[in-house]
Amino acid sequence: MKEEKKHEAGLRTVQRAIDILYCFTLEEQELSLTEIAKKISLPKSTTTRLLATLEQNRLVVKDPETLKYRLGQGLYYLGYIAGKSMEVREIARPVMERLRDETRETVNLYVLEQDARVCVEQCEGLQALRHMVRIGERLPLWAGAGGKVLLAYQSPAFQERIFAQVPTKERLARLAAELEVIRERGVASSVDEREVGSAAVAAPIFNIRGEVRACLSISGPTHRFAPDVLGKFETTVKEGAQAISEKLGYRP
Amino acid sequence: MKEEKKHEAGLRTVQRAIDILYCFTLEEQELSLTEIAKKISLPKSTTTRLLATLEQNRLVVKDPETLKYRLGQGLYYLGYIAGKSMEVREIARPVMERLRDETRETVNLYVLEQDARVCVEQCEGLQALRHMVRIGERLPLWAGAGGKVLLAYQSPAFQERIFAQVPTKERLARLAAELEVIRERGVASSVDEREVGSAAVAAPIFNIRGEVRACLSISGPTHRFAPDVLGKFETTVKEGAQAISEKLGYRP
DNA sequence: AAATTAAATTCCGTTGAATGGAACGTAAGG
DNA sequence: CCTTACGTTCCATTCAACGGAATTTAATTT
Repeated sequence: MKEEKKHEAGLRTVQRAIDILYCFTLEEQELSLTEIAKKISLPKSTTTRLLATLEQNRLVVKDPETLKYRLGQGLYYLGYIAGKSMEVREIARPVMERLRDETRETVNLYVLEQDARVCVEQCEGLQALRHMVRIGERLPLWAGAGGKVLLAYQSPAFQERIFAQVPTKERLARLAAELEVIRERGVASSVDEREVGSAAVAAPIFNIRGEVRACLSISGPTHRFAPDVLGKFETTVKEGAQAISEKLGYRP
Repeated sequence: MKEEKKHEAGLRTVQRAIDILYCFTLEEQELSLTEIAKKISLPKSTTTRLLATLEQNRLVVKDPETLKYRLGQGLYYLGYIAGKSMEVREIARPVMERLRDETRETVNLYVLEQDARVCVEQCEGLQALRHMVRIGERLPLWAGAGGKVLLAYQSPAFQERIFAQVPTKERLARLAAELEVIRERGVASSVDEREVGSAAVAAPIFNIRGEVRACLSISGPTHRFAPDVLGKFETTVKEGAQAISEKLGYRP
């Protein structure tokens, strides 16, 4: 009658080994055998064997003096790789290539950096006439589709700081009004805005904590962004950015 | 007759799970089931089960689209803790307390930061008259026991840069000559050097790659550092620093 | 110095957890 | 359409993992 089943426990031994790893926290970085055995409610003999295996693989280290255990360099190494493969760029690249092939236009990935956005990844368009930004280039947040989406999802205080950079009163008024709409629709677009002759659409990328620190954009020459095409592109970037957000661990 | 035994293989299932984690590298951050199964030479059914367990614990993530696996956020989290508990400060603290109780003098931990040393941890001496540096304080590398040990183990190019900071020619000559001796003995000492009335001894802490990025020092008023005591303290810091180095993973 | 306590390690007979081959489902490509 | 490749599910078999008990080691008290 007892439903001891822990939701969905996997392979028992592996599960136990993982439970041990999760015993360690920032507050308790060092644990003795007995402490660990108690935490995972297992006999010390079993725990010793599990720990020995983890130690052989450098996932934990045993201090030969105190006999206490800490998480080991192996985890540090794996964590580093995990961090890398969780980076937006890594995740975004395949999606960006797909969008580029679909739209034949240039696809850019921007990340927020202080009071500007920086292009960190790019898939060049397939047509001779391309819209191009250099990787590493810094652009303002108060103009262009990419800048506007990033801005739209920041705190009011942050937005105020950026508003101070806007050159004319008219632009500022237009921008402020637009941000609301962008948040509602989840996309921004710009035609002949930052540069005459260029158009773009952009959508926000949410990280696991629901913050917007990056965005995806599709851009090209204005004449290829007629209203109907622009509408289609808007849907496309939005879907692309959503796909990336989900892969980053964001659950709406 | 076959000695299939892999050196010392631990619990089979756990070992296999760990082998999976180590399949991922910076070059290959994404792997399919078949790729993983091939790498660890196991049937796909077994591999699936292992991966499922790892996934439930967020040590890997499966991309629902491509069905490929990456290392997960759980490893990122654990790696962060592992990193923290590998930090010199964490490791050093208990050793420092022991030395303080043994010597009754103030024990400091300095780390190299650019062209100076910074005090990052301290155990105050037990006597009314103490030698005190504030945590976070930046001190030069060309004076004081701590500065000199740190300097002694850096590259010649680095040392030259520091030499330029030394105010008088005589001090420079003395310093340059001393570094050699410090490296040989593995300890530095200073009496009325950086501050009149204060004395100190210091020894290098080696990280896992054999580099010296930190040092341990014992310091107090000169009158309590008579030659015989100083000699004893030198042995004490040296042993303390060695203990820390070993816990950091340094093997001489 | 002996006695007591607590923690870590080793041993070994028992059992069910993990295994892997085969069958099944699904998607891509010729 | 058939073929190929990949991922998933099933189930009877077996040996790997288990845990209670015995042993060793270290620290603490009497």
